Amino acid sequence: MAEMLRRAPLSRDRILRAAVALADEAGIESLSMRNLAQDLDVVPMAIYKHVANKDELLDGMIDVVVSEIDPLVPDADWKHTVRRRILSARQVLLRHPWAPLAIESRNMATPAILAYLDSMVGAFRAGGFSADLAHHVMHAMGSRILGFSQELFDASRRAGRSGTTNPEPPAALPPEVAARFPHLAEIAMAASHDNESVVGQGCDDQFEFEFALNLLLDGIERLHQQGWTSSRRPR
Amino acid sequence: MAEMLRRAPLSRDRILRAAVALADEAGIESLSMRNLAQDLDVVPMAIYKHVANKDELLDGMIDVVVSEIDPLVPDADWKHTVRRRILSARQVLLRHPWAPLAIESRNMATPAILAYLDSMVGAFRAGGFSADLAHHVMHAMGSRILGFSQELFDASRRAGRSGTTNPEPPAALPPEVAARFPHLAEIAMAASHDNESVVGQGCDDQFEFEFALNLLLDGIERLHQQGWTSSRRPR
DNA sequence: ACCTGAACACCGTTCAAGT
DNA sequence: ACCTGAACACCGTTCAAGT
Repeated sequence: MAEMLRRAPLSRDRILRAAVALADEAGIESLSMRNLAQDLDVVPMAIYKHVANKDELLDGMIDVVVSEIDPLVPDADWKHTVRRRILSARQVLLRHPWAPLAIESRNMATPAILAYLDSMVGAFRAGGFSADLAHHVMHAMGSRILGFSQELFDASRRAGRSGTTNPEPPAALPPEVAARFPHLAEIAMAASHDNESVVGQGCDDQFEFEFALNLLLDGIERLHQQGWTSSRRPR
Repeated sequence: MAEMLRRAPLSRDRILRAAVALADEAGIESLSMRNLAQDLDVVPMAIYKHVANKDELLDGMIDVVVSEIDPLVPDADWKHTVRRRILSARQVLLRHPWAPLAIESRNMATPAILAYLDSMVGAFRAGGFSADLAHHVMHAMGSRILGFSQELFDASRRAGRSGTTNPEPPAALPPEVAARFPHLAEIAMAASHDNESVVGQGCDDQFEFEFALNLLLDGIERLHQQGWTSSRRPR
């Protein structure tokens, strides 16, 4: 009768989904082959039947995350198309805070990421961009094209934070650092003063992300309209 | 007589410099407390007299790297000041390819980084930026303000690569991926066609970095000139 | 042929025994 | 009081012994 309690048979897909869930809930530092096996009610070595090693497991997890990004919906306006996709990617990353670091540390072009990038280049080309400009624009967007926030100190990268705003009330700047770094203290104040009631509630991450994204896309649009070309490069 | 061969006494500074050298030469994945101790001709536990644990060691290494960035030289032109400093930071990171990932994974504001950021905010303020605009501009620059390249797949992040251009001749895109991702293949071509002689030599990383940096700084200058303010934020 | 437990070669860090 | 070897609690992965 013990057989009746047996779990679904192990598969690469079931392993990847369990690994993503484990990283989401407990943090990427808790993702070990042994912990994952325990979550799957399986002996550690059983996992190696389906993934060659931990690096391949991470690549698979990255592909799972990328596959959650909304497909690109073609539109007459390239800016709208690109913007919408990137905001969707950002929403996915908020659900998987470990993903940016995992992607950067793996430093490998998985098929899913290549397909994502390819479709983004396609959106620029469909918008009338030259291959030359599209090339440099893709470099300039960098990891932001996958929805990365690129903040130096990202509270949401720590243990699974879900909201889009930082809830800690005073934590923005401890008084002793505010004294040593007056410019930082000043702009920290500037962040909170226009929000009525709550003081020092921190930044609206969504606003900062869209501010940066608009800055980039507006600049890109200007280059496109000016017919920018890379010929006659410096050096 | 064996005493005559004794190394200089251990100190936090000597440990940090040895750790940076080890990470530079062998990669961050080779930096273990045990390997580091061996490089220092010391028993592993001796290190713990000077740093509390490995995380504190990493923080110290990050501060060493940040301290190598040229000091900010004030100038009438904020754009020139900021641009020059960031290009200097990038040169430092080229010498320490492990640093960006280490900084992102630590996710901690060390005093050296705070001082760096504070001085950058100061440059914007001296250029006439409001605290409000300076705040959002710092967020928009993100890790780029420390010279991060933010490339999704950065060859220089792998084992200590020193040059500023990728030397591998054909490696840009293997033919089987070029077939599946035509847009990527196209822009890869666009990168190499205007360089005479060598085909598919890859991108000029310095050019791509400056292209992105100019895009950002030009956009920021435009907002500044227009007297941008965050009042009446969306939502 | 397949599965799996033990074992190997590492980690970071604690701790107690030695001086 | 200080130093340090052994030990502990982990890793990812190999491998041989079991079925």
